[in-house]
Amino acid sequence: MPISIAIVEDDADIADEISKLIEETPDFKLSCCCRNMHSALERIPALAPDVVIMDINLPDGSGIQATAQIKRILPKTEVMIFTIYENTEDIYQALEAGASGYLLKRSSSSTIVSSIRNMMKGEVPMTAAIARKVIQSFQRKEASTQSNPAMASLTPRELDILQLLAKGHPTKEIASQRSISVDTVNTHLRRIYEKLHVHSRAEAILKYLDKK
Amino acid sequence: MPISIAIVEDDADIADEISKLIEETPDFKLSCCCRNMHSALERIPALAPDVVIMDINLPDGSGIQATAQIKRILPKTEVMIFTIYENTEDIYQALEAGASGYLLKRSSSSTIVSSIRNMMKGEVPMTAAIARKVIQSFQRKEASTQSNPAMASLTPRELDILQLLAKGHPTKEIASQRSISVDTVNTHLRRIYEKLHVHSRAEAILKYLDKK
DNA sequence: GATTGCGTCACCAAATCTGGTGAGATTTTC
DNA sequence: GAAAATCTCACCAGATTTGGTGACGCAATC
Repeated sequence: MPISIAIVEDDADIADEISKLIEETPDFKLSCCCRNMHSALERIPALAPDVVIMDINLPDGSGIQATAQIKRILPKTEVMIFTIYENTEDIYQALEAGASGYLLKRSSSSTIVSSIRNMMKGEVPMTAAIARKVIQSFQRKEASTQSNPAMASLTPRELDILQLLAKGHPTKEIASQRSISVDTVNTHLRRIYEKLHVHSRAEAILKYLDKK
Repeated sequence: MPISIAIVEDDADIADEISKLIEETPDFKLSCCCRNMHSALERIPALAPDVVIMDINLPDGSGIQATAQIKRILPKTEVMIFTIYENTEDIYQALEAGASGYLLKRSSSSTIVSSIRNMMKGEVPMTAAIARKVIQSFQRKEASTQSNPAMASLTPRELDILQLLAKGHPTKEIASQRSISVDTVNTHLRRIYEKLHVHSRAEAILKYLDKK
């Protein structure tokens, strides 16, 4: 069975180019070609293509919004973002919306074809440069966990324990992960509760997640 | 000022190799060379090197734990994970722990040197293959945040109890707020855990907060 | 009219958590 | 060098949570 592909792209030249590429590839099949978000959301859900090639800058909205909508209705459909700029925030949001690939428009035909095939295999095709950008932004998000006011009174170790707590680990597991005794973990927990003015694990976790 | 670099690596051959590489590079300076996690956590905080090259498989613990500890004490120190395998879960955890790079041991000398320099510039050096893997796991995490399949199976009452749970209330309080017995609340909790595939209050709360 | 799902309650055992006391070893700070 | 902070561990008692079994009434569904 051929891979059915829909295109959402407002630029007629680029849309034609991709259309031709799809028609020329033996096991690819063009499902439909939309010029804006509105018609994409109207036609694609009924067609349920395997793949959607999605432009970000559409005349009547963002391809990221469209991606989120389509993925909600068709979770199995893979969306490949296809754009000119490698804007970090866009990439991040696109992945969050459920996109499975992020290609630049200057990519070669063979890259596009192989990326679609790889995407169907469960990979997340993108250039190394884009991948690095995403990781950087991911990295920064994690790093921002650093500072917060109420948590300031906690010692490094206590914060460490609290973070494990906030992942849902039971005491026993925290102890083994940090190679310390259960008693020690409990001591830390008691002090954490005291400092955060809470009386249970759940409250401590909620307080921690709040201040993030 | 030269870039001071500490090595944490249990394999003597590899440690020597990297040591030599650092000493041969003009603006690099070897800060210290630790053979296990314990000595790393003992010596590195005092030395405050610019960069730590960290092995994951240490005889007395994980380099990821060590990374988290070091980053907590020395937030400005950049940690480069240096390992044989490109295990997705390890990579993910390493980045979460605050690592800024992930290199394979089979990398060339010039790659290692340039990666360290790039890392000092704020980049997150890693091979394209590793980057893709991380994004895939990121993608899967995000994708699961989409809709709430598990939550849908909860009855209205169960969801109600779960929401109170997620505010940090203890069982007793939930019972009195809803004018039902503690036993009933516990029954609901048991069913909630079963449906959400969790085994503790904390996990249930986290799952609930995630899917929001 | 039987089945099924839901909400309620009870009893019970084992595991876990909360909270208290005390205390040795280190490191940091003054 | 003394004092304070941190991390570690132990022991203990009571509260809470987890998980299992069983059961009753009610409503909706079939």
